[in-house]
Amino acid sequence: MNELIICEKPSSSEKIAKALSSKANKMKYGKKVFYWELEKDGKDITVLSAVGHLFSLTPKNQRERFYFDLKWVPLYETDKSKGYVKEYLAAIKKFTKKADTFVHACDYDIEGTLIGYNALLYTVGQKAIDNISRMKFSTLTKKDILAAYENKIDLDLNQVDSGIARHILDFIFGVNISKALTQSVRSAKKKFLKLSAGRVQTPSLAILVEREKEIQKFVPEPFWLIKALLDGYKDLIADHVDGKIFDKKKAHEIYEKCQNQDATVDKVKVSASKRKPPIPFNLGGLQSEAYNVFGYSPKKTQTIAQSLYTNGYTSYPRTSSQKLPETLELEDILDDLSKSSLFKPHIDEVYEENNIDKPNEKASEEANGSKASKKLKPNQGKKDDPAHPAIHPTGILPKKLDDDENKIYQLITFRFISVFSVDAVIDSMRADLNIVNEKFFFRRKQYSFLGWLKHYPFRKLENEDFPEIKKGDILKVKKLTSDEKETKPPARYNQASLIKELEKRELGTKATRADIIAKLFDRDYISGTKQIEVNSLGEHIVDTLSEYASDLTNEELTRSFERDLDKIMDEKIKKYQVIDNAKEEVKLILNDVDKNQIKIGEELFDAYQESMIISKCACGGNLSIKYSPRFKSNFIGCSNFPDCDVTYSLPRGATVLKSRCDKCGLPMISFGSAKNRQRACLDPNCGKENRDYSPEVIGKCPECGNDLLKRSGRYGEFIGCSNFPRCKFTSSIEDLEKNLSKTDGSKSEQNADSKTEN
DNA sequence: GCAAGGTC
Repeated sequence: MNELIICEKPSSSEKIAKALSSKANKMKYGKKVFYWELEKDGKDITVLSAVGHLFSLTPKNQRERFYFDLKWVPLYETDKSKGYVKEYLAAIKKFTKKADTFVHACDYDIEGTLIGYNALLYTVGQKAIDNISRMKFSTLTKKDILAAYENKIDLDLNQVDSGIARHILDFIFGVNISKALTQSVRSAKKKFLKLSAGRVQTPSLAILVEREKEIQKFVPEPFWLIKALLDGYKDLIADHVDGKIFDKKKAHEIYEKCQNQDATVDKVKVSASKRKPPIPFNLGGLQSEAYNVFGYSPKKTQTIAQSLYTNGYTSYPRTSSQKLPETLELEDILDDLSKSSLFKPHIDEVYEENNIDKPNEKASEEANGSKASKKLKPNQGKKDDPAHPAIHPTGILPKKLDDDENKIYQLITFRFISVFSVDAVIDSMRADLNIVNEKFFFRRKQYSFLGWLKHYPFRKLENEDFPEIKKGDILKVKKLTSDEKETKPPARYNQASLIKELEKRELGTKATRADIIAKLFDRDYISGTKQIEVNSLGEHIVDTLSEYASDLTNEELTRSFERDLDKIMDEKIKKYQVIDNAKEEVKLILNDVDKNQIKIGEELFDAYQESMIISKCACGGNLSIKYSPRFKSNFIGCSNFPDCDVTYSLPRGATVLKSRCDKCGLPMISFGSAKNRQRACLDPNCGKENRDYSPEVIGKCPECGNDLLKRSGRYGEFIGCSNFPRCKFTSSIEDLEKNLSKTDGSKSEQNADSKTEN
């Protein structure tokens, strides 16, 4: 008998193989694919894995205007970057030939069920599905895996159908509506703008638009804060107990009354409070912390965490768990980490704080019968994950990490160490004061015991002195102020707070949220580094879609998907009925959009152009970001082109910042590698001493016959045509010497107003 | 070209 076990990903195939037999042999197929061979209960078993989805939906007929008939094809056919999938499919094909029975051991959720089903159906065929059984486990521990193997269940075909329906629904809504939007701009303006909409990205964008509207309609209200600066103590300020006083007259009365009066201490209270150690990271938690501590985008953090995981330094990153089960052998991990001089002192201290002996010292102690085998216990969070524990270091110390990887590794590892530590203690002092019967108070805090904070060096700790005062003391008021302030609109989201909001609303999954946000940036719907601002284009996308496809903007589509998928799983409705309904709904939307496509296209394109404006031009026009198809790069040009020929080049990967140059008022830009990011004025010549320098003429342009000028750009000197931007001839000085005799056949191109057809 | 979902 030969049995084949298919797993979702290489890391689970290893765990499953090792759990089933301690003598499992690791084998290699081709360059990358590992599989396991073992014997159990007289059966020869091969354990191999997929790498997530191996098959993807694609239109049956690519030439149709809209896509309603779809088929599954290998992932590498639709995504060129997924070449490695080929080898995994070849391995599955090879090992399934000799298999008599098939075991489906992918994660026990809808996507996992579909991954294993498709992997076998489209390599082996129906034979595999007819001879399949399913392992159902909630963690990848030996105990769970063995139990799941002993108690295999039937494959739930309703769960499969539900997964298929999810893919098809997302595709026919997302791809077709995206196509319709793009088509409307093409019809109205003959321009190509990559526009998109989808079940997750559109409600996510709508959340941002909603916040933007709240900010716009916000009416600030004035209020007054009355503060007393106390004499004799540095920065000791007492606030009036009423806090924000919205009544100007009242504020004025209090202020007048308390002017030049002393404060009497009514009450002083010092109390201690504990702050528990932090909880282990799940992916969202790590992304949020890395954003707050290092300013990393969630996507960047995710990529780094994935690379630390593939190198074996940290555990699987796409988890929602905030728990570290004992089965991970947590003390062994701490022991391994102790080999690093960076972590050792912290780990030693954590054992001391808990009054527990280090494991290697336990043996002798146990012999003496003292301090029985107490173990370190992690502080844990509430969230769990069916397949993976919280993110933690494996104990394998990294050999070589770049700066970014090192930061994330240390963040994960120090967090891991600190969850075993003890509470920090904060002493807080509250003093109530009386100034001519008006109540004032101040609070001060200091850390009397650092506890875990000692082992988590990513928090700012501010200790405030406690003034030595007691009840009945008279304090001189150095200065009384009544500051007029305004209520502030709600804050814009940043990438970390948006991820949290998406989590809360259950939009997207832990693995996809960072990509969704990155996509909104890529489409130019949103911008901003610290705070996310919605561009005019993003606002119009939401406006347009809420008119023609309001289910998409208000999260209703996601909710109705969930209801339908549940019904498919409970056999209350057939997959094809759900899909047919969706097709009808999409067709209605597409009809409406089609009828109004010129209006929609014009509005969206105008909004796009407005989004790209970065500044006013000296001629009165607007300077905006434009795309040059010839140079395949962005540049800045004036809306009055061709009458105004002001242009600025943008270095690759540059972003235009909100801040302005002190000297010339143009926007600042940021450019350069991620490690060595620089800021400069958009005008590369700004700030140079020789402001009225005229470029040297060194010959005639081979393309248009105008003067060729020696120019100085951000990357050094180069040769450019004086008729730029009409003529885009450029060359390095060396190349020009070689090529001046030859003529370049290409025509000079018109200024690209946007990302035009190419 | 287009979605969202897995994964390296």
